[in-house]
Amino acid sequence: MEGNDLRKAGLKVTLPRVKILEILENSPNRHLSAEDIYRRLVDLREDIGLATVYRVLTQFESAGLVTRHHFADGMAVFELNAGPHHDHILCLDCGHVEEFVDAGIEERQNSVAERLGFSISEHALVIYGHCQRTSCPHRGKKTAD
Amino acid sequence: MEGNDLRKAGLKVTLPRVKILEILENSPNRHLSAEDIYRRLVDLREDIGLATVYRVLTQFESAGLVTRHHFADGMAVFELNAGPHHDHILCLDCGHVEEFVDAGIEERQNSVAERLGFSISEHALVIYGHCQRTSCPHRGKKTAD
DNA sequence: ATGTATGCAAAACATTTGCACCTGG
DNA sequence: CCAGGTGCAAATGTTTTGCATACAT
Repeated sequence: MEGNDLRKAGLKVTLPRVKILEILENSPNRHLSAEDIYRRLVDLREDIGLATVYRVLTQFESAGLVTRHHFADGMAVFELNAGPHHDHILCLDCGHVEEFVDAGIEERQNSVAERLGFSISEHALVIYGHCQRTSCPHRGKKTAD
Repeated sequence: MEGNDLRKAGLKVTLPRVKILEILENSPNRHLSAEDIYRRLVDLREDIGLATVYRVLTQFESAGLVTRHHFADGMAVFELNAGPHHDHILCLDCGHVEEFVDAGIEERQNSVAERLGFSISEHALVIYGHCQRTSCPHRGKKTAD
């Protein structure tokens, strides 16, 4: 029951919030744009406006339930906060996103920040490349241009 | 003479392109938005439209003259391609941006990509934090909220 | 001269906001 | 019941595009 997560986050349990949380939880794709979520709601015959999707996602972000990412395509994507921090690597051909953590990278970021006199608040690392999955359209090509 | 750089990049040498390149070269701030550049042009009494600024910047990007970055604020910023690759660390209080390269981070990104079966095309690493510069408004605060 | 580049205005696009109405606790 | 949440439409801010004109080669 998602109501609990919402209540714990200090948010009133309303139908739009529950539905949107469900979608985030059940989607095979962990990174969804507001439009993605809105379209799924329309499919589900839920009468929830796009503006509400944006509002709810922003509230979820403030509440720490989701993280907002800005990948290269310009549109923001939202990801449910499960587990701690991780970075992303995504395929420019098929859009597939994988998550990873590398302790060494994290560590060196701290050194860099310290050396330059910054206290780190957060960071965003996205690697763009080409994956080898069989479902990927450009699979096998050396280096797509 | 910037005309040469333009010609080498395969672009016709036109006044807007020359002016915009000059601005990118002479700005103390290496990271400029289209608006920033447009405002500078207006200040210089150059009759160049904002649309042209966008068009020229996009052409510069394709030609490899500049790199487009998407920092957290949403608006794209453009940076002249001098020197090779580097990452960015920026102050959430004053907007100050510093560049850095860390061989270890680069190296580990390659390992990560290899482990996950990706060939890297490019990557974007931005660290957000708080700087210690005297000109920074939040200077001295522990961890701004 | 000729094809490309430009200026302007309008369109496109993602996101936010105002406001009257509805809903959850 | 009442504060807060929501739907819709309109506003916003950034970037793109259509088209007639101007310019570089």
